[in-house]
Amino acid sequence: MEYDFRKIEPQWQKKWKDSKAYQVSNDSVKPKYYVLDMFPYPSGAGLHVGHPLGYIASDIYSRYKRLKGFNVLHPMGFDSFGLPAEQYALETGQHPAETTKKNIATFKSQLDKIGFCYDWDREVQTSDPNYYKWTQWIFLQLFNSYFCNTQKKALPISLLINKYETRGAMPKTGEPIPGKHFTAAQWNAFSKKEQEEVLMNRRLTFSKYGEVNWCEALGTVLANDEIVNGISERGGHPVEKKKMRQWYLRITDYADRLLDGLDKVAFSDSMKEMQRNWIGKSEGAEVDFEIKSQKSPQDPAEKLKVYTTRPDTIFGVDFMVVAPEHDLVSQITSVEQKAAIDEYLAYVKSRSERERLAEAKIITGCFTGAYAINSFNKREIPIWIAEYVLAGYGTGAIMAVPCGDQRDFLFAKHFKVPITNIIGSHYNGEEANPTKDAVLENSGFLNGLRMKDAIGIAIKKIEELGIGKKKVNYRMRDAGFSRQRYWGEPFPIVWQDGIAIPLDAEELPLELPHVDKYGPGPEGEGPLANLTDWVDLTPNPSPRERGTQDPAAFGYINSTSEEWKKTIAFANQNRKEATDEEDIIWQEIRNRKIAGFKFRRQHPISGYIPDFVCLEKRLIVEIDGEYHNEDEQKIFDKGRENWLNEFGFTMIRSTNYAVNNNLNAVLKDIEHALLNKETVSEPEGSNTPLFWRGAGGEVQRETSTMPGYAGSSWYFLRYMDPHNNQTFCDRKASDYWNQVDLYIGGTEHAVGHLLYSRMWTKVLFDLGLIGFDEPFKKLLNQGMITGVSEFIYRYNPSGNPETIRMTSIIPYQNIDMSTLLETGETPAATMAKGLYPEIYFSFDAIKKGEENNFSPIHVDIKYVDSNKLDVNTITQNESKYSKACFVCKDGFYLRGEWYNDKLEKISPLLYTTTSAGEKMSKSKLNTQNPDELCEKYGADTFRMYEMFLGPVEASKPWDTKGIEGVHRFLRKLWRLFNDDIKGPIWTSSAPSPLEQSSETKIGSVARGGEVTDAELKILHRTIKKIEEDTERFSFNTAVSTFMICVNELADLKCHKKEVLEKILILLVPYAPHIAEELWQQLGNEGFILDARYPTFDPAWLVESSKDYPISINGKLRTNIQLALDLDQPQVEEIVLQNEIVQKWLEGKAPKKIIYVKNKMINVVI
RNA sequence: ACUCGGGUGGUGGAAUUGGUAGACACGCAGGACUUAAAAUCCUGUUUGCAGUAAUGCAAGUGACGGUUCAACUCCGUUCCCGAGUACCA
Repeated sequence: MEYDFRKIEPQWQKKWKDSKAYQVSNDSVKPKYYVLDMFPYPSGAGLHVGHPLGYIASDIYSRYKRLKGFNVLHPMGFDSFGLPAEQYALETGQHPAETTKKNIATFKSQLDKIGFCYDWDREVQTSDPNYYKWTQWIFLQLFNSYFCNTQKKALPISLLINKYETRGAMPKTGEPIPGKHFTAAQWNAFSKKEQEEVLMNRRLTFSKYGEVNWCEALGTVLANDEIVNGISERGGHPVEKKKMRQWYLRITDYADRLLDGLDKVAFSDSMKEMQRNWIGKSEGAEVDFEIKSQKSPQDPAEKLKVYTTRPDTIFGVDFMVVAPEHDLVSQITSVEQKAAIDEYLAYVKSRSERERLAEAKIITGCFTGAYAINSFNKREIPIWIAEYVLAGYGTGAIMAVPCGDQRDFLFAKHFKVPITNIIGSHYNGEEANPTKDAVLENSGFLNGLRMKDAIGIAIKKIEELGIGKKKVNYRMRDAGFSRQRYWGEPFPIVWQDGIAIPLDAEELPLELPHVDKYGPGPEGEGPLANLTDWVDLTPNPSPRERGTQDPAAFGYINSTSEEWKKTIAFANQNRKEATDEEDIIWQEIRNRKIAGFKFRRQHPISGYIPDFVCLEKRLIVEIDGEYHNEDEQKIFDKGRENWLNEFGFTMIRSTNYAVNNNLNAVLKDIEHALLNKETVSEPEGSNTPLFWRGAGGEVQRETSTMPGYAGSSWYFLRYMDPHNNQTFCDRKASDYWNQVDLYIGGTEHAVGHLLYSRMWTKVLFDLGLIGFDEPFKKLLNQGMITGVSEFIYRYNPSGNPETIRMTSIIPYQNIDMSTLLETGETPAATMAKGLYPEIYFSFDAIKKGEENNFSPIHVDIKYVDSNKLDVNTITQNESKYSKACFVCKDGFYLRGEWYNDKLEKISPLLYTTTSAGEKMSKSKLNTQNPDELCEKYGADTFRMYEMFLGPVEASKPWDTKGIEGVHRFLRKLWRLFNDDIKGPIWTSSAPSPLEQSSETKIGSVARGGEVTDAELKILHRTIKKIEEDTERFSFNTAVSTFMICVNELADLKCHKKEVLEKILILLVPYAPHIAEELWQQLGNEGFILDARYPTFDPAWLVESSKDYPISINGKLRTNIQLALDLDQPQVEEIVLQNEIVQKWLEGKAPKKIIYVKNKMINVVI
């Protein structure tokens, strides 16, 4: 019988599914074990071969733990909010909800084919309202909490309010600082808004202004990922910094606890180190320097506050460096330097933070013309601005000590600032020396002190002089928590008069409304800002309540008029008092629920505020109360309707009675009316008097959405209790499952996701909602599977347009380029003609030295064959390239590889060329799909092959070359059970077992007979090794152990059930399908999934002797078989008698003989 | 630039605590079986030198240096590659 995995695998997958073999209960007598994968973002490219690496590892471990008798929770879900779906929507118009749904279906079917043991009943999707309801809910818990600095934990903000109301916020010692401290009386006298501003400074999620990457041309905020070489990847437009109101997560309050918590978890040292460095706790001092007045000596001095970890070097300060964004810059810049500073500021604005730090070789800066005064020696110190100082860290200003800090040193050398040496011979004038061991010189009262000791003394002095204080600083910043995007959780927040008001828990989930356009809002806000009726919650009054009965009053009104303000004021009141019936209708027609048409609620049309209006159909729906039956009102209604008809509006009137008694009929009427009217394009612009867009109401929703990490910060809790609609996770469930015992995922999440989820866990713990404050007990980092990326090189018109010409290049495009391009013309000129929005150069058409005029852009690997881009196909298939010009050389568009003189590959562009490989990811367009391999070799082969590739933790390039070997192994295993094979193995020395034995075939499986010692030795050695390897996640060596075992058993022609059955159980975690099938063939009942893991008998592993390697002077010369119970003198005697040893001794006596029992023997001559 | 990883045959990798470098596979070469193919099996395969051969000697874990009886493993310097660097997830 053949190993027919195509038949076996689906069959067992179905049996597992039908019998719910992987369903996990929250109630079991077995000990619990929680194995978790970092859930995937369901990208449009589907599962790639990098995903399963970790998933297979966790699946192996879960199955292993199950065989060992644990109740194992091993769930899977989807991190389904995120930018790529939105980008795709922008390009294709497909709604993210739809593409996401489709992608998840693809992912699930791909995962199922690999045979994972997930309990799909526990699946979570972050974009599911039933899930993000609780993300929003947790956000509100954060919003309504603050970090108590005495108890070092989160507490409800109501406690803080209570404290302010009764005791105020006064300093323990010293004078209160206005704006920071206040008494209870002062607090109570604050306006609501002032109070809220104070509270906002303590809330764990809070709002303030922050910088974003702004692309004017696209009118939108960009992720760093969307920026290449300082310009937007999409379109190549300039990007600059812009301040916008943002939400933040106050993770800095948890910095110390996040550091301390690392001692309690089993993460790799490198992972802990990365987190520690990210948090970047440092101790130092904040020091104020007076700024020398440029007006008169009497002028009250401004102060420049710097943060330094080395206050001991304060006498070595030769200049100050202030971040270009620093508030003081404009104030202190001298008249003479203003022009230079402005120019420098413009330059900095175009630079990304990463570029500013990365390109430290390029030293830039600008003198402000101002001087600070060193209080210790009254020296005047020039103040510079430079991009290497970031506004976000410390105080955004540093004191530069060039003899002790290399960056300061280079800066001083570059700008020829004289350097003061305070460390004597430790400074050589060639480079800075950051030592703490030098004895200080030229340092006033610190002279003669070792720097280490001087730090504390300097701080003390600084504090005595009142010019600064000791300060703990963190490199970590509060995490930005809002995105100007659509596809994320909406904030459960409304703004009223600049105050953020949280929704009530009962109002959750605040569902993400449907949009048609994914472009940014008018001010660069997220797409939600365009949904004026969703955003604007300002209540509208009805005409009647407004008090006017005169239809003639409804003419055009001006947007800035008092009349308009009055309309809004009435609207405010009206919406608050919406009738129940209006609410019923609204629930039925909102979010385009009727035939996809958009209704607005009480949207002003000039001075008239209808109950509901669909602008594109000019259809108004009024739900009338009793008073519409009055004669006077009837006349008024009629007059108004006539007026509206003039503007093309139709009106449907219904009644409260109809809504309550025959809602469907009312809705049918509305639908009918909608479908029978022509669409009118909606007037644009805010000064159209008749229709009112963005009504400018006073109560507005937050239009940003939460970032990707919001949903992933707590998903591990939801798996424990996924269907609960009373709470995010029942305390009983979280107490049972407790921490994740094993968490598997990539190092790329080392500082983002892992820190955020650790913080959320701590907050939930502080608030008593869960019983543990670290989410992940053990973390295993899976290595990246790298793919080979391909690039095309886009000409950047903001580069130097004069140097590059189209000469000697044969242009290539799907249209006849030769007629359109003139040789000798610059690409800029070609673009200026408007023929092509973008020009891409073949790599060999780019001259050396001109690389900076090009940006490498990832291109899908499917369009690149060996090193040539298929220009025809890409321009046909990808709309974004349909109009692009591909400049080729000699008729081909080539990818690039440049070599230096030594023929080593060099990367002239910012990114590597193509050969090195990068993390496999959708955004890099370099993914490889597992389906084909599963189809060709089966899931078991695929699983074992991915494990066989190398250690789970190592990153490795993807390559399918070795898969044959793994597949061969499984077939060989199969043949141990099924002997109907022909071939020389059975015929050469021994007859085939079939001929040899007259026993009946049990499904042609496993005959009896005495189990030999050799077979038992193999079996027990294998059990031991597989168990050890699985325990330490060394799955690649486990696979090779299986191979060795099967090879050896095949050599012994062992077909004995007693041996093979145990091997099968060992194999379950690795190759569950074949194990299940052979288990059944052996005549066993039930799944092998729940078999008992075999134990090994050490008796079979004991050896009595060893073939010792004998080294002479550390070099291996021979081997000697020795009994293990010999002592050193006995061993020495035997060794010295050995012929080869004697040859090397050449008659001399050995100096020393080293004998390491069971290891080796080394003879030193 | 900074933080954290990594670098071993033609390839993926093994060597678990400083103790026989190259397990197990892929590939390649040769062979067996076969009309042939597939499948299967056997032999060889780090490099250089010597030898018909068995084998022996030398070199060898990115490079250079150090510690040690002994270093892929520890230390120092350096080169290269990957991940992350705060709006990709």
